Amino acid sequence: MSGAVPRTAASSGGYAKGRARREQIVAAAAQAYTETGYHGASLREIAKRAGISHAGLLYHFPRREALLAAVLERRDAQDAQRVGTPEPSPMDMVRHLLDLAHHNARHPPIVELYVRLAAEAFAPDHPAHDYFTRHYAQVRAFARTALEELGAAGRLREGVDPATAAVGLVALMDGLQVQWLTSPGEIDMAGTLRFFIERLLRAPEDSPGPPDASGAAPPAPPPR
Amino acid sequence: MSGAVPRTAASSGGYAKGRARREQIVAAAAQAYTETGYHGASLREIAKRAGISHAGLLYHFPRREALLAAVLERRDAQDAQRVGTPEPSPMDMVRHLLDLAHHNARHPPIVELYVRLAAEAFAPDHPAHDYFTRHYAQVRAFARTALEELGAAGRLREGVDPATAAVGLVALMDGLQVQWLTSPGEIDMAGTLRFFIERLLRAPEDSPGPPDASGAAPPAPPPR
DNA sequence: CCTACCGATCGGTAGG
DNA sequence: CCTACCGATCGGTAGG
Repeated sequence: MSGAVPRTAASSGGYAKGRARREQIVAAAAQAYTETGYHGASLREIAKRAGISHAGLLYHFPRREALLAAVLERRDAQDAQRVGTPEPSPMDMVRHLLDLAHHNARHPPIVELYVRLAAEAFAPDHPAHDYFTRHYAQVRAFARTALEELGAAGRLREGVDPATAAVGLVALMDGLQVQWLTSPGEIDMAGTLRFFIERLLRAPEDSPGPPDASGAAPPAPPPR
Repeated sequence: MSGAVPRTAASSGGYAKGRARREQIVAAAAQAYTETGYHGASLREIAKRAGISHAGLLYHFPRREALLAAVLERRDAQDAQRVGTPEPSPMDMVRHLLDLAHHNARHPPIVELYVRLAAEAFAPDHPAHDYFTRHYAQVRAFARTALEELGAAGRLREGVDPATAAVGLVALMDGLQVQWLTSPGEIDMAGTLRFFIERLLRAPEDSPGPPDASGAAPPAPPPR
């Protein structure tokens, strides 16, 4: 939660300026974390990118960890902006996942930040540990629910367990990102994801063709 | 004569001692990288764990990067030790993968080191970048060849492309490791992997049951 | 392999 | 928001 009384950006005096400055700093931090990780990025380096002294940065974010928290909050906010419909139909989940893969493939910095922080944050004392624990639980639950609904609609192949498949789809996405970042030219994230999704789904009963998991539709996917 | 003639470890003068010291240092470095990543681990911290001064460490490994290289070499050597048969049968690959998942689940530090370094090393200027580029290419090629042989034996389900499935299996393994490290109690790495492998395989033609992807056999898997 | 040291950089604070 | 500073720590070198 930010300010108590709502203000428009234009009318607020020093506040809008402060907000803009904070945004500059957080963007610079995200960039730096992407390149050298949370541990590798110094406050001075981040401050320089934001055009401020490192002590000035600490005026806005009193400790190093507060800055990381702000970067993660910003990430969620950006994701929330992309997640369109709050109650997507089950098949939308498939499109969401594929759309997310396409979107990520066009935005390497987002993927780089995510991969780096996720790999640092398994350590229980990492300041982003709780964030990623929650994040994974949420994403798994989202995928599982969608798969359960697909199962209820008779759209899952025989033997597909929604909970297990959900864990696997999330893992697949994460692992594809690492390989893709390491060898960008050789990995087709969306294509590989689509292939595995097709292994899980069966065509609707009244339709003879293969399951429809081909398109990337307008509404946006869940956080990754 | 001192150096030229082969000696047993017990009788050798400075050389065995040097080797033992280097091993101590490399083990300490692997531990430190696991906990704080390559960027986060200082030579002084590593040296302290090895019971030596940091200048003494630099006597054995003249630069920081040389130590990382040694850690990666050691990893490969340990893996090579576990990879038993040099020409496994195609179905062995499946067992190898599952065995690897079981093995990893019993050795978190190995997984932690791997996940951390892989996520750092996508940056082209990271000293482990070339190592992981090669590593992924090797593992993908290994999986792809095995899947192609399974396909030739009629053991793949309809529509399964070996190259795509290979990328996916590697990604699945990597992604499972991250989720498992973050939430150890909630993720069954081997079970999830087995589930997805079953989506790719079909039972042998003369056997009516499900494909056999259940056991973890003695011979060991490829590097992960 | 050590002590002793180098210049650089770190996160954070004092005091405006 | 800045300058100026703190003690700690960094990778690496000199010189034995």
